[in-house]
Amino acid sequence: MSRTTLRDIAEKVGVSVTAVSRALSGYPDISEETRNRIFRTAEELNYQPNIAARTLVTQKSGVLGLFVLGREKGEGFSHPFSGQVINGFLDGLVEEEYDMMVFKANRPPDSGSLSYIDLCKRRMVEGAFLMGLRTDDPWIADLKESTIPIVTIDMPLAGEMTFSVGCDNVSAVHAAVRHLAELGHTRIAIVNGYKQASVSRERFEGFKSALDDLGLPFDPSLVAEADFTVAGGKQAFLSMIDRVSDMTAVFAASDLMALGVLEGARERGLNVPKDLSVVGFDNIEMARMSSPPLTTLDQPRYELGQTAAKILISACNGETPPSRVLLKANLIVRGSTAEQSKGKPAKGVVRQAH
Amino acid sequence: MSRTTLRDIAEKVGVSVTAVSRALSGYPDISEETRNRIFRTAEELNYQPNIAARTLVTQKSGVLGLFVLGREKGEGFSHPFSGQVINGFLDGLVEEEYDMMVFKANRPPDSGSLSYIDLCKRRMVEGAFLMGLRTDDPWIADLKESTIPIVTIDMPLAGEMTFSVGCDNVSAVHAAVRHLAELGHTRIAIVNGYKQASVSRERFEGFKSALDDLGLPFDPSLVAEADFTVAGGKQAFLSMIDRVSDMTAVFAASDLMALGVLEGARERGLNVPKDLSVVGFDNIEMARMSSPPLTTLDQPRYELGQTAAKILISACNGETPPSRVLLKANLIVRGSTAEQSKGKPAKGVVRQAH
DNA sequence: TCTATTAGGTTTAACGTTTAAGTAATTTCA
DNA sequence: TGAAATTACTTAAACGTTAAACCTAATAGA
Repeated sequence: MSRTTLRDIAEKVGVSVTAVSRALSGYPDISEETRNRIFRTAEELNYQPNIAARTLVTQKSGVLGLFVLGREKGEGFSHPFSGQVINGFLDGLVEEEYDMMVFKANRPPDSGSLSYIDLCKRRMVEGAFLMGLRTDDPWIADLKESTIPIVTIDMPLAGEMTFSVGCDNVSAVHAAVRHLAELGHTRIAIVNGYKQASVSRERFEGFKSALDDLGLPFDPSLVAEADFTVAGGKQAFLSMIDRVSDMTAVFAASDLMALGVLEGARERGLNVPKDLSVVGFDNIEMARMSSPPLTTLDQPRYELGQTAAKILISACNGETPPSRVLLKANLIVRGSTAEQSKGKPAKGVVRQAH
Repeated sequence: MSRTTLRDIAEKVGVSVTAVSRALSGYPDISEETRNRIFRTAEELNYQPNIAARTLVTQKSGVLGLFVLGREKGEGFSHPFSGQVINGFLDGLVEEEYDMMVFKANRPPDSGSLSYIDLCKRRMVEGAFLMGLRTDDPWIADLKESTIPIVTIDMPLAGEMTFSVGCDNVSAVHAAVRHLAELGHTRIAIVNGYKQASVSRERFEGFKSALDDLGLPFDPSLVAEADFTVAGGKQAFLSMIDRVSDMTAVFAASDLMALGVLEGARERGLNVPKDLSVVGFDNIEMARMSSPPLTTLDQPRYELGQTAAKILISACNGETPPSRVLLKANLIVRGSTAEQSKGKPAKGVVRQAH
């Protein structure tokens, strides 16, 4: 009734356990004939190796860990960004001898709960994949000293065994701002994400350098900060538009925040894109379906995940992959951006709405 | 340099390995004093048990498997439904001694690739969680004869060790149709999902029985079928509205399809909800943000996942949980449904659009 | 013909844990 | 006071693999 083991096969074929092990592992020192008999009975008894036993002796588990960060219960996997990245990561594991284990991140560091490193140790996890933007996670500091490779999305950790993949945020935002400038906009605002995310710094840098390159002045009152969510984006936009009403375009550092800007604009009676152009970042599914559909920067999420898998596996195998890989985010122009209407200052429109 | 083991602790404290094991496991036959010394040195050496070794001897891995079905690469984790369910499932594992391993489903059943059962066997997976609607997955048939418990979302399998959680689709759709009827609609169409999904059968049953109960006639030409996607929903709606133009309301069996209906309606010049009321199913994030925001049936995704975890764990522990659990899906009324405008037949509007 | 090599295995040990079966010293209680 | 029970351990075995070391018979090379 219990599972078949190497021993069962060995007894049935009439050889030693080692012979069976070596035959199944493809070592050449087993004769053609015995090998065949071994394979046949293995098939017959539907043998599946016990990976726990193998792990114990080889000290390699074939397990990669996935940690999904985020502060709220709901945030982790349900973020519109995560799914495709994970799909890509998993597909990057196909053909490889690795499986993926998901760990509950976000657990408070109270007594009793384990650090990410400790969780990995127990299961002999060979490498970890970290998603989520919070650089202030209490367990993250440890990771820099990890002895197993760790790859993150959008969160460079500067450790010996840490790697990161992400998009070239600077040049992506640069393209977005250039797009707006080419449409005639000069008063361009930014709704950025929170500072704890390294992408926020990069996107801001892209924003400023683009203004510089395009010869546009930088106005600090056109900078707002939010938490990457719809509600946050809306709030940030509203308090900004109420202070300075002559802006004609907004770059939001995430599509969710851009959708919030859209909501806010509607509330203030501003027509997008006639009165206000809006550009997002991410190209989540929703971006296609908003009205107007969102002009945004497409993050190649699937490829990000796939690249992460490749890097992690290569690092697990003792190779030394690049510590940072940047993919290109492409501008997708949709309906939320348009030429700035020359004669009519947006100011007037806003007043009208009040 | 290598990891600390029970042996290291035993040597340092001066007792046997067994004593250390029993002390750490909380057995009462170790004296208070030795126990304390053991705990202290365990802490000191930062001991983490080797779960592979434990698994080998106890024959319990503490691993639950997650299989995400779907036909396309992109479908699995990125479906707007999956994220919250997985979050709920993971949170259902907190406080339990289980971890979750994700397996690549969707692999072709060619020679060389393993069945779900075999994948579980190798890793000594104790129970599996299956998501995704395809009852025609080539490996699913095997699952009915599984000896480890399997819990599915929305896919009853009728096996000895299979369990399923889902929503009470029949009564949910019933509520949706009643809502439309109360708004004065009598020509109500349904855009259902594909037949391979058991939810499609149930939702259709709810649809028909509601018409019955409300004294409305059932018209087969008001029934269309699609693949749960936006594009599919739009296509199905368009070909239906072009055949029979006097419908005033549509129930779509998923929000994605409902969004497709919205697109289709816009294309035909129909105003939602003035000319056409639309109800979806799922309450995905996008549903709040479409214009108009979608009236829909809220599936408690997080709770579905949590319930699945509870059932699976209880089955793993030898208990006998109910083989089917149905949660309630609540109607969320938003802007996509309205009173049917009496005098003006929708027909006229459609003509006008052409 | 004798030694060295090779082919095709076998034996033994090890991985780190748990559990069953002892055992020696102390305590209980009749 | 002496047998029985209890306390606080230890020893030995097992889980299912892999890997290193060893063995034997046949073959090759000189």
